[in-house]
Amino acid sequence: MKEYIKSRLEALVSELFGLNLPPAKIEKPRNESLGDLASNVSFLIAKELKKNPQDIAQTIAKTLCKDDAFEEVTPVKGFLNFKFSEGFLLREFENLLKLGEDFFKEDLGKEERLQIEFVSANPTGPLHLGHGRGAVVGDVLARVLSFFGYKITREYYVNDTGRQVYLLGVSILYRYLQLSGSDCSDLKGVFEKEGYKGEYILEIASLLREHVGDLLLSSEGVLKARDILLSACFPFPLNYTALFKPFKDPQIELCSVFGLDFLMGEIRKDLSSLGVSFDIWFSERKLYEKRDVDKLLKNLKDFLYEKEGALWLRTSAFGDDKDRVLRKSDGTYTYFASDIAYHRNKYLRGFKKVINLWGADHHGYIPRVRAALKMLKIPEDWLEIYLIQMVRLFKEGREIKMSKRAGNFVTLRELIEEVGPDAVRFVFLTKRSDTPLDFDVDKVKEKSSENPVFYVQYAHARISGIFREFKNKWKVDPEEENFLPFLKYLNAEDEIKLIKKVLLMKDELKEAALSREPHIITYLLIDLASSFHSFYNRYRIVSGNREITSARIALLKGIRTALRLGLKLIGVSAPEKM
RNA sequence: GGGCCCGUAGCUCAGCUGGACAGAGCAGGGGAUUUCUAAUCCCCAGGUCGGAGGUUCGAGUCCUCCCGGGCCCGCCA
Repeated sequence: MKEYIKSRLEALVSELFGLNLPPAKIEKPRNESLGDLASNVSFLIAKELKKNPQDIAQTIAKTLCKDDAFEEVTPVKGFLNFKFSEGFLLREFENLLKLGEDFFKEDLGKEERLQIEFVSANPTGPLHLGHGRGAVVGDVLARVLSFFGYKITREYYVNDTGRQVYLLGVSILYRYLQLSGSDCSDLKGVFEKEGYKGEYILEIASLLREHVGDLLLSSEGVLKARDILLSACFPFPLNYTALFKPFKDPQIELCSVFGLDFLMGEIRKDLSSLGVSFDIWFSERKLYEKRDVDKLLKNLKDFLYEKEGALWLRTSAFGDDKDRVLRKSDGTYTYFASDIAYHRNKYLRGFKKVINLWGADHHGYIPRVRAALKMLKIPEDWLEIYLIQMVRLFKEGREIKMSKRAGNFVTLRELIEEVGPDAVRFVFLTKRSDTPLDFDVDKVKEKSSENPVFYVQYAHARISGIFREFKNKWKVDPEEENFLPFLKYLNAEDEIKLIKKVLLMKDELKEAALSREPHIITYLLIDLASSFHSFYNRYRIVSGNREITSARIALLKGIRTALRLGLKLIGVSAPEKM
């Protein structure tokens, strides 16, 4: 719809004034009674022409109102207000019925390869709510962009190396030794200070003990323990354990790899219960094994220097507050080093664009990554970064705090189990992802208008119910019947309004894709559901009049197409009955 | 101290790159059911858009300062 107006304006502005169309806004006017869409073109070209915006608007309107797509084009205080004609709307709606969801499609991506990296939570504990939000936002972004013709790769960066993985091993071994009643004083200091204290560590430790008994009490038993684990049956794959080679601290090391396997299994399980999947699980370890980090340092050699035994990168010359360490004085690399290597790796894989969703606490990290990419001569707009703000959980009016240190989690899994994946997904999309979100568990469990998930799903179920009634009464299958000849009976103001709402969704969905704001879709759905519920209460759909009934069923079919598409894009089910 | 985000109706928030009289939902008040699902709908009430300046034909939207709140500032990841 917007496209249509834009193309008309473009032609007219060059024809009437010999100008190119400036990036004019075409949007809904404040007040519906003014028109369906409005544009501010006249203001934008007024300066250049040294003319009054109202006069310009008038000139444009005079020509445009001859177009039969418009019932009227009115200039008001310089604005151009467009009101579509019924004929145009019905023609478009007919297209929608013929094409189904493809009506809303547009090839924006042209098969362009685009990568979205999201979640990427460290495999040292269960996923929490913030991760879940990132998972949903990333997944929906991927769905929407695929819908608009991009070739999307969904990727999870697995931080499977470094100190945190060592600490995971220490924590598990410590608990294992405790469970065995043996001496664990060597590890106590590290564990108390930096170890992971959540209950899941105990779970892993006792699972280990169950299978390998006392074998891990000494380093001699480690290889045997590994073989026992590999031949045992677990509900998760032993990718890391299979690669285990005993070298330094073999007991800790085995605990680390087994812990990684266990936790990655849990993470995959949680994500899949949310309906989120990945194409690639990218291992940080592999970057080191494939010497990507070493190669990176060669590429960055002009910007490196040594100080106090460490290797520094001169990021401050590219907009960062200060320089950053790549190789610590103990010879190991920082997370930042492998992360740049990872971004370089993505670039070399040929993605046209890369979207990163990070936890909001990473915002200070952005300048140094951007600085490094500049050094590598990677174009600035190649990388898009969006921050996912935290989620606070409320229950019975009180916030439920989570504390990592105390090992108190409100895990994603607990939430999914309590309210179901549909509600979790929907609520995570009710606000822009860069603002904090409060999740009220009680409201989401309510079956009322306070609960937007049910509100939208109910609209879909209601339409399904009406279709059942229609089939029952008129002995006609609404799925098979050709309703196009009946569209002409749709002429009540409320019916036309609904048609417009559905048709305009096309522009809004596109907007959601381009601005990377999937939460727009939930607002669209709520709005459409609300219009439908209102219509339902005012009009009888299945009546004794064949023409009007058929026309309204056709209208509902269009609404259903839009509801289903919206729900599909946000990954929420569209129930036939509730 | 520096950086990022936020402050819109009693509460939770929309308001897109400045545009036409500031919008929803909830809570509050009043109504609608011999129904195609009331998990719904309709009506009412409620705001000096944190404060002060500035830019502009025009500012909730941009700039500066101030007040209030959150997050981040490791040779951690």
